[in-house]
Amino acid sequence: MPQPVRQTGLSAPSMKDASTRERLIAAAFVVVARDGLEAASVKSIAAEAGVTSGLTHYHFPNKDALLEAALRQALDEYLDRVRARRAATRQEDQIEAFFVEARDTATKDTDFYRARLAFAVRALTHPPLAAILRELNGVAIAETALTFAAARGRDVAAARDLELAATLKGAFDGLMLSWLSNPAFPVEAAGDIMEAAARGWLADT
Amino acid sequence: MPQPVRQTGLSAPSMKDASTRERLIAAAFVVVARDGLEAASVKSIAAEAGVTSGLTHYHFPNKDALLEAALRQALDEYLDRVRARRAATRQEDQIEAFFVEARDTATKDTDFYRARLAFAVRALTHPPLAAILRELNGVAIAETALTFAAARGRDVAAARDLELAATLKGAFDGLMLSWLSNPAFPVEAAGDIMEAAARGWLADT
Amino acid sequence: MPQPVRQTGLSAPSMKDASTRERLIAAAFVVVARDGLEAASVKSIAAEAGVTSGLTHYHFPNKDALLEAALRQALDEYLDRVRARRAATRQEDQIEAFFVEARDTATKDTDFYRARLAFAVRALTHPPLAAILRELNGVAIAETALTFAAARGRDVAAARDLELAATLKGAFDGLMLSWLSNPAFPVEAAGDIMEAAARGWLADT
Amino acid sequence: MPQPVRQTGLSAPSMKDASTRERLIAAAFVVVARDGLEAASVKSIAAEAGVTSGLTHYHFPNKDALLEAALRQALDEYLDRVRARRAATRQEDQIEAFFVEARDTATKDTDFYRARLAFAVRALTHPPLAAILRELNGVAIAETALTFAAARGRDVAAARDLELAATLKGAFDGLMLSWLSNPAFPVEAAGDIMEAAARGWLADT
DNA sequence: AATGAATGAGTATTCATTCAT
DNA sequence: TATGAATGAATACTCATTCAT
Repeated sequence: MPQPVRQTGLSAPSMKDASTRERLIAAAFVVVARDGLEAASVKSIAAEAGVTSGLTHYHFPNKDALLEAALRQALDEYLDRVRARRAATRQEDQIEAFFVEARDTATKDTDFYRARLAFAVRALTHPPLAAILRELNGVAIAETALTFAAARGRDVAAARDLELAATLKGAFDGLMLSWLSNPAFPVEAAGDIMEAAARGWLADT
Repeated sequence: MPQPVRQTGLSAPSMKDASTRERLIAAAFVVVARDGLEAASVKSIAAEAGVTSGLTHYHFPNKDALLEAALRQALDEYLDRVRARRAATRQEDQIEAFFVEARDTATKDTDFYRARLAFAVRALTHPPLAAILRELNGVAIAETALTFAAARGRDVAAARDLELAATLKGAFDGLMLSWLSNPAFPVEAAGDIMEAAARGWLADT
Repeated sequence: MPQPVRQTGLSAPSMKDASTRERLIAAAFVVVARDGLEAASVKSIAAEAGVTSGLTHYHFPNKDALLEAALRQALDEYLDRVRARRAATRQEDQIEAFFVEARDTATKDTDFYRARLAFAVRALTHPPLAAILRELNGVAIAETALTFAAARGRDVAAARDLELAATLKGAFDGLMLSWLSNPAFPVEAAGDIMEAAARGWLADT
Repeated sequence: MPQPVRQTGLSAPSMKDASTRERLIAAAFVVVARDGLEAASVKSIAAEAGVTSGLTHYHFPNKDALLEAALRQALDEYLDRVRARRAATRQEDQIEAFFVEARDTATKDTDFYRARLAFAVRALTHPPLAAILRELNGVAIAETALTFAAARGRDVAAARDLELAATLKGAFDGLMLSWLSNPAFPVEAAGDIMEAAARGWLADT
């Protein structure tokens, strides 16, 4: 797969046998995360996937459908991780585990945030993307809220839990944006501040 | 200024006598805030300013220079507001005033956030914009940190103050992004959570 | 057969067992008649025939060959009808029968005209199609000329008969074009005018 | 104007100073007449006009608008000729003059027919073109009908006159299609047949 | 025979930029 | 200063054709 410029992990062996459709979705995500949505042309995505651009339109009706598929898949995978973490954690450790994972994701999966931020900002002027984000973010927030409910000894989420989950998700996005823009951003302190805020809010029942 | 569709504050009388250069800068901001950076073509900005697109290149060497000027100006104006507020507030009311203004800006100046988010995300893949943002955000954070220092009875900002200022600025961006994307977002609770976090962090010295 | 939108007589039971080659030919005719030659892509024809587009190139060397086959078949079938009608009609009723059939075909087989007009116009810039049309139209005109010869009590066609046959065929095409374009076109009167013209020309020997 | 392949009369001196918009319209007509609508790409039209294809979209919102302008202009010019001829002819010579002009146009302005036929057939599946044709053909037929009314000593057109005008226009299109497709077509006889038909219809009042 | 995947050339359109006036 | 015309490269998308299975 002799690719021109700046390619990443898609030609790695593990991707070799993935279906073309899946490789296109993965390539779209990679290009958006690495170069931004404005650089995510059909041509550049196809090049990243190692196929010709015409093929993109064989697998997807149009570019938007491809990008939406990429967004959906990224959010789905994120949701799976959130669920898996919660299921694997004892009730009394939920908050602890949540923040450990948050810090972990923030530092290890920056691509996820880069792509999500790009999509989220475009969604401000692109209703179809907004609908997808609203839907999947809603599910993710509801899921996270269960974490906080568990921390308070409940197994259904109250308004208070949902508010905290939504706030943390929103705030994390902004903090990631600041940090990705500026490596000097005090991530550690930001994490501490947010964690204290969460604990305070939960204690304050 | 939540504008409906395709409208302009720029052909309003007060703008009529602004220099063309200034009108182009203002138009660029309006278009970016309203329609997003991907819709901010030279043609659409010039149309918003009520001039022909060719003229843009008389006043600015290229499109990027125009957009950078628009970003600079928006951030400068924001910084002025922050400074003015702080100067007009007694020391013991600084925190109170800060959050009042934050909530106020969030609800009344959504255009500022829409445009800033668009620029911030593009900056992730566009170094010149990133440099501008880093520079001006740095100043704004330093300024805000003085607010927190004042609240702790100091008149120079400590690391603690800067960390809080940076964190709040970052978090606010993310919360605005969530709210702008989804009107059902719990802004009130988010504001309370952040305010409590700030007070806790400052108290915890 | 004025069909609504996107429908097919091809997946009807009677067609199910036709050979694929024949179904492709019939589908090509249907698509050309219904949507025009510019919409007759290999993909749309194959879809109409209920097969995949790749298969088209197994049965035909290329798209042009398929369209030519469709044109040939439509003209052949038309010629058969003309012959059958003439054979079934007594000598003194030939003219009467000719016009009855003409009006009948015009109103009942508009698809035939829609497709033929499309092919005829394309033939103006596409020599292979022009050759097919010239050949088969020549035969049809010669056949029709025999009708007029019969009406004059001869059994070989004279120049006069051929001229009338050619003129009527040409004029009918144009009248159909006008009528298909504009339902308000005075078909009745046009039929009367042409019939009178034919009778006059034949009488005027 | 160094043009590549197959160019015709547009680079002639008389066109040199025509506005670009007019040259594009003329070029569109030329390409449609010469190569057919399917060959009338924006690129080929622009090349015929001696400009780059991007410029086409400066002068016309899209390709259809250019083609429609070309059709409108050709029909307008034709209508002007019809009117001028009628105005310049004494009442008792109207029919004579009509057929003289018809034969003349047929032999000298074949481009007009080639283009009109192409547009008319496309109009069968393209409603916007159909609307234009219906409108302008209606006017031309009404105008021609006045010729026949005059020949009958009236100065308003009766249904009879309109029917004849519509029929002749339709029939002429078809005869031209036959002749353009096949140089062996008996134009002379066809003209005689149609002329006799017209005179018969008018006499038969 | 038939499918589904893949290619590469072609299409209309947009856009930043240049330039003569 | 300002306009309108013009360019050329880029974009998303279509399509006839090929080919392995």
